[in-house]
Amino acid sequence: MSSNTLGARQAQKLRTRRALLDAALRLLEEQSLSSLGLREVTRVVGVAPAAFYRHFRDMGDLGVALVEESLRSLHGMFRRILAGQEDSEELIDRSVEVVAEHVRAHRAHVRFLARERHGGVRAVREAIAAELERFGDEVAEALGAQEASRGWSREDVRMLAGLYVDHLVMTASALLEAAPGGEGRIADTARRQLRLISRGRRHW
Amino acid sequence: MSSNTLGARQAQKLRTRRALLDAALRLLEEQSLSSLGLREVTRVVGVAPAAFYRHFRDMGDLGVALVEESLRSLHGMFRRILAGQEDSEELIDRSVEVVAEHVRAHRAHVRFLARERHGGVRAVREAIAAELERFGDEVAEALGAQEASRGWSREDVRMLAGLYVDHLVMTASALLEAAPGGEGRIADTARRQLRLISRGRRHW
DNA sequence: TGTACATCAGTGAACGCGCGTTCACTGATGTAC
DNA sequence: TGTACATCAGTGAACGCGCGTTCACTGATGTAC
Repeated sequence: MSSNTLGARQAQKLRTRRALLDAALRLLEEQSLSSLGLREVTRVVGVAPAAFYRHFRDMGDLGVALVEESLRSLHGMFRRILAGQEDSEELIDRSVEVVAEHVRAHRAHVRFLARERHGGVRAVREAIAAELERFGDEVAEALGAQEASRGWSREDVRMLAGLYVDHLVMTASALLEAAPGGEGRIADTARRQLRLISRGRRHW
Repeated sequence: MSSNTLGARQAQKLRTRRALLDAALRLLEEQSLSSLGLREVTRVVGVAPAAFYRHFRDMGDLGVALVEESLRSLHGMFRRILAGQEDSEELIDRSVEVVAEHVRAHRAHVRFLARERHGGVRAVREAIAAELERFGDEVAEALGAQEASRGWSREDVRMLAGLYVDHLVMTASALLEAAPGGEGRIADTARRQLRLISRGRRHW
């Protein structure tokens, strides 16, 4: 076996692990992490309950894995937004579009984060809060480098970054709960709110 | 027994009911509604599990009662904010102060709403979302009546109201998770963010 | 005021059930020669 | 290529436990006269 080709056994193990994570994400669309059962997850996958222990120490361990992959995908969303070089107006349109795409592509991740951000598992809440703070720092750095931030204090730049991050997270969770076809109206409102914030920034 | 003096029996029944609700609120500080057990609640109160059924049909029924009283107290917070006649700057300071007081006085209610707003019980999520929308409408009405809204479309006023409501709710939940003594910094950031939004409003 | 009966909040025992976890196992995959 | 042994992902049965719910009950409170 070469070092980067998995043996049939290891490949199968990874497939089962993924199936457990996917089953959990699916079940978490309608319930929260602290009420999700081990047998419930293995039942959906179609393996014996005991098989679970070949992959995770307990449900908390599976929760940690879900937090990590959800935050990784959310981090990707923020990097995609910050990568843009456009001016303010275009940046807003693109941000909202990236958020909408992210919700479409990673619906279960977004729902998981929205739910567990204030959910019943302290360690999970703290991991999500810490990561959102890091995103805020990254956004603040990007904003600070812009011409429009000349003369702004560090704290004010960070305050503005926090406003943007909170707003994008809120938009994502509003899009989640949108009635089918209602995404357009929510995106439109989000764009106008971001534009209003931009005006406030220009006239600070 | 006069019509508004309760008999000893009815008074005792109400006291037990309140104890059940308070025990649930206390337990919900560290877990979510969907994982809260009936026996857990009665154990804290110190009554037999079967006594629960003299007050609620099941845990979902108790959940509904908690949603109602939490939203009632949050509604009070919004009315207190809107009651002010001050100009913009003072209104912002007072809003943040009212939110901070509300979190101090009704910590368990605020935590319950923050957690269950995106929690695992659909009916609860929908009740909270509907009520927040109503608050948005009330705020929009108040904003629409102000001089500063002359020339604004209905949708733009509603968009701004949504931004305020979302921001106040977010501030409340940030205050909840604040480290002891960290409330001041959070309130300060919230005030600056609201001020920035106000500038955007003035230059719309 | 006193008595006889009705009400009903809370009790305590019992139930069936699904849970998380353990264990010795099986048989396909991997490794050494 | 073929053979003998090792590994280990997944099995299936078993366990003790706490859960939600039911039921006949008790005894303090309320009502009628």
